Amino acid sequence: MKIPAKVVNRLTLYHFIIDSLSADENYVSSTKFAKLLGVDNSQVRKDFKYLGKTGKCRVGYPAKALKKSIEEKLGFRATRNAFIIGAGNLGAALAQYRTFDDYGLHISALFDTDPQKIDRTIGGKNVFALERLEALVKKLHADVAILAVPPVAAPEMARYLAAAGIRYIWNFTPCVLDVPSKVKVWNENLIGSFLQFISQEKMASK
Amino acid sequence: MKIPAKVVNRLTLYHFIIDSLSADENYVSSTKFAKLLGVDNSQVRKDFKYLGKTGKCRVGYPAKALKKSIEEKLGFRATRNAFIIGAGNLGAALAQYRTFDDYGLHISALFDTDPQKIDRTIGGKNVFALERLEALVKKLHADVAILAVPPVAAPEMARYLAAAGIRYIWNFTPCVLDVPSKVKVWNENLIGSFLQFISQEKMASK
DNA sequence: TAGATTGTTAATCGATTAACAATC
DNA sequence: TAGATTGTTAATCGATTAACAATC
Repeated sequence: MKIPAKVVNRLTLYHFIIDSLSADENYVSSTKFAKLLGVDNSQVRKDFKYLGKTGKCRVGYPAKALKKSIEEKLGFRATRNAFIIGAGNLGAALAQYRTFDDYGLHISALFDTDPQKIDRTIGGKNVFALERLEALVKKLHADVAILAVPPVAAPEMARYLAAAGIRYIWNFTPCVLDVPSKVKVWNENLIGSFLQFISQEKMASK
Repeated sequence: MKIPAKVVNRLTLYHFIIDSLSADENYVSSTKFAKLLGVDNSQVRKDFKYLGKTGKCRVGYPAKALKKSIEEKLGFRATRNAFIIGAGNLGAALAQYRTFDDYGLHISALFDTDPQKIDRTIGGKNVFALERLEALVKKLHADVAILAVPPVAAPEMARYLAAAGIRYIWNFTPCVLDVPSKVKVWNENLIGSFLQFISQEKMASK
């Protein structure tokens, strides 16, 4: 059963919640999850149905089993290798975002065009010259690019990534990319996200 | 007429597109916008209806007027002041994300608890001791906090922010925050975003 | 037992897509 | 004119919320 994208997002939030429970909280009710997330409690129960896990009346859902089940369904095990394109402030920050590895996203390396940055390391990861991208896509089995270059460089870089065999571009630039349809783009769009946030009233997640 | 949150997000993307047009492209069709965003062209026209702007048959929408209209509707003019909480890698990167100012989000200062970081500047912005937050919320009229602290510090920090008078928390930590209902939280949830991305097939935005 | 909580169905709500007459 | 594009309504789709019997 295919899990809808929005449910995938909420499943990670449930996982965060379980992670932050104290050791003696063995069971959690759908109402507790719902309050923390600002959603209806029946939605929580529906989400858990995708996991195939059942709860106990009067008690709730077993925290540890639920956590493990989320990890299996979302495939944290099957780590994906990604490259960060642009070793500036944002690229460096994302390279050092420790939690990615816990959730199945491994940053294999960074790429830049600035000779000052090339051949250094950031957070223990190599920064390579952009020209080496295509070869390393194949060698390291990375098909995800995290795009963190200045806006002015984004359009050309997107074309370059597509030509180099990248299949997924996680786009952190304030630009809309024009790429062949075989390449999937996810616009993180921080600005749109922020305006969405302040334009509405309720607590929310994407 | 209230603009739905998802439309707000798309309006910023249209704005990005118009920004990247060459100088001689005076009119843009809904089909062009639609292709770049991976949405239906009638959706684009519907979105523009919120702006009150009309297009021309056989020609499209006037780029410059559309751009200006988006800026007015989304209130780029009415700049909001925000504080970044946590002057680590991510906080520093967001403090230097130049485009925020163009879209009405002004980062006024950063806050940290690390004496090594306090009283320095990052991207021309002061880093203050956390204790000074409450006073500066009032003085600088900032009610938005961008939370970029390590996960372990997030729950306590969220309570602290709420007590200091922060009304909006833009949460970049992999944690679900438990705050009074008067405080609005937007979970940027990078991990959920990424898993959503690779779990679905089509090009997308949040 | 009484009451809290689940599991599930039905109802509602909102967003997207399809269709097409009107326009230039 | 013919054809591309808008503006708009109707249809579809998906996500959320409400409701409630079943359970322990």
